[in-house]
Amino acid sequence: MDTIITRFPPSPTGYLHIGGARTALFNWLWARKNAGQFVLRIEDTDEARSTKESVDAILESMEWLGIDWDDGPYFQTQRHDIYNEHIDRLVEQGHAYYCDCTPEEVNAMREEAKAKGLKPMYNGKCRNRGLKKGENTVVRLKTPDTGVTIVDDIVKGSTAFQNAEIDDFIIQRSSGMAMYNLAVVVDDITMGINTIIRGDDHLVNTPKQILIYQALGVPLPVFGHVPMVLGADKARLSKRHGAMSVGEYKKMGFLADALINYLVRLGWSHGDQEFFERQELIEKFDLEHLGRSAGMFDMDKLYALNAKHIQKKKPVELGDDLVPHLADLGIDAQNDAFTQGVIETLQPRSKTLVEMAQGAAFYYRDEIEFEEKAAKKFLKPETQDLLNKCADAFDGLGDFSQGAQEEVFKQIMEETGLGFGKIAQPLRVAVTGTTVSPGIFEMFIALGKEKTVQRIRKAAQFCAAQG
RNA sequence: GUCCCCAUCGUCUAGCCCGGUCCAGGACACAGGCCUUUCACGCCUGCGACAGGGGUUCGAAUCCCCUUGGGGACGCCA
Repeated sequence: MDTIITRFPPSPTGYLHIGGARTALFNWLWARKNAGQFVLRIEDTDEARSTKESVDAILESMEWLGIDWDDGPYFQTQRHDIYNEHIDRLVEQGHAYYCDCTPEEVNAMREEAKAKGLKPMYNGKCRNRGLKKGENTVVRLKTPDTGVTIVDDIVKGSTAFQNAEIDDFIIQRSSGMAMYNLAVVVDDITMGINTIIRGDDHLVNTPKQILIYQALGVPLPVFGHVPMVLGADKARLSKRHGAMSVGEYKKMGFLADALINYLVRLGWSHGDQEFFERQELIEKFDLEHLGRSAGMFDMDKLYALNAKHIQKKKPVELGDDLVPHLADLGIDAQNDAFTQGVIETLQPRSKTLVEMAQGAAFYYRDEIEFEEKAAKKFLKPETQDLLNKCADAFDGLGDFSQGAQEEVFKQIMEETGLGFGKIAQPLRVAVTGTTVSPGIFEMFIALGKEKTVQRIRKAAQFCAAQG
C-alpha cells in the first residue's frame, strides 16, 4: 500500500477532550507505526462557535501528549476556494444543484416525512428547477433515490445504508461557506488522506461522504469507526462526569505517557498487556484489535496506570514534570540531584504528581510545622533526650549511608531498650512534621545529614517546650 | 418517530472471524492475608461475567434468528 496518511480534525469549539485525544492518538499511532504521515486540520467552518483560544488550547494539549503532526495545521476557513472549486464542479456536472427553499419550508418537509413514519428529510423540491446561484441559495447534493451505499469499515464491518434514507443534503451554505460533509471530503482528498479513524458517531455520516467521493470520482479511503467513550453512567462522556479536557489531567498530575497508555487501552488491546511505553505502543498498535463496543472512562484505572508510569520512569525525567507542581505549592525547586533524590523516595507511593509534590514538600521547607496530633503523640517532653541522642549520633557519622544509620539505630535501641518503631516515629515527625513519609533511612539520605540533624535538634527543643 | 451501531466479571478487556484446548484468562476496584519503622510498593488468596430465548451442531462465549438493554445519528453544527 501507499504511504499511510491519517489525520485529526478537531473543531475549535472547546478544549481537546479525552475522547478527541483518543481518536487523535489512534490516527497518530497508525501513521507512526507505518512510517506514514499524520495531518492536523482545524475544522472551523462553524464561525460562530470557533475560537482562537480553543485552537491554542488544542495545540498545547497535543504537544503535551506528544502527538506531533507532519502536516498542518490547516484551517478550513482558509480553504474556501478549494471547496468552491469542487462545489462548482459538482453543480456543473449535475451532481449538485441550487436550492432556494427557506428554513421554514424545509422544516415543513421534515415534519411531513416524520408524519409518514420516515426520517426527517428534505424532499428534493429544487432538484430539477434549474435554479442559478442567488442571494439565498444553498447547494445540495443530488443523492440517489434507490439502491444502497455500502460502508466498509475496518472495525464495524460492512453496513448497507438505503439511499432512500439519505436526503439531498446541503454542501454549501447560502453564505457561500462549505458545509462539514463537503469540506471534510474535499480536505481528505486534497490532503491525500487514505485512512480515516474517527468516532462512530460519524458512521451515519459516512454514506453521505461516500456519495460525495463518488460524485467527485475519487476512490474511497479506509474507514475505521471506533466506539465512543462513555461516562460512569454509560452516557456519552460529558462535563458532568468530571474532567473532560486533556489540560485538566495535566493539572491533576497525570503523566502524558500514562494518559496515552490509558486512552489507547480503552478500545484497543494487545492480549493481556496493560502497561505500554510510548515506543511500544507505536510498535504494537494495530487496527485489528480495535474494540467494537463503547467503553466507560474509569478514573481508578487511570490512577493505577499513572502510579505504574511514575514508578517506572527515571527520576531525572520525572523531575521536569514535578517541578511545576512543586511551584504550585510555592516551592521553588529545580530538577537537580536533590530533587531527583527526593523523587526516588516518593515514586512507589505517589499516584499522581500532585500527590508526589505534596509528599515532597517537607523536604524543601525551612521550617517544619508539626501536625498537632503527631506532635502530641510523638514529641513529648520525655522524647527530648532520645532525639538529642539520635542527633548527636547522626552528626558524628562521617558516612551517612543506610548501613551507618542502621548501626546508629541498633546502638540506641540497645542503650534505651526501645523498639525500632519507638525511635523511628518520633524521628519521622521531627523531620517531616507528620507520621506518614517515605522510609526513614532513604528519606534521611535524600534530605542530607545536615538538615536531618538540624531538624531533629529543633524537634528536641520543641519537646522540651511541651512540659 | 426513522435509520445505524453495540452486548464476556462493578469497570477495561483476552477469547469470537477459523465452534471442542474456556465449568472462560488478565488488569483496575473490592475483601482477606503476608511483608513492614509510618504510608505506600510488592507478593499471595478470594469475590466476580459469556444479557435472555430459540435454533444449527456430537459439541457454542464463539455461527444464525428473535427479544431485551445500551449508545449514536437524523441541522444553512462538526
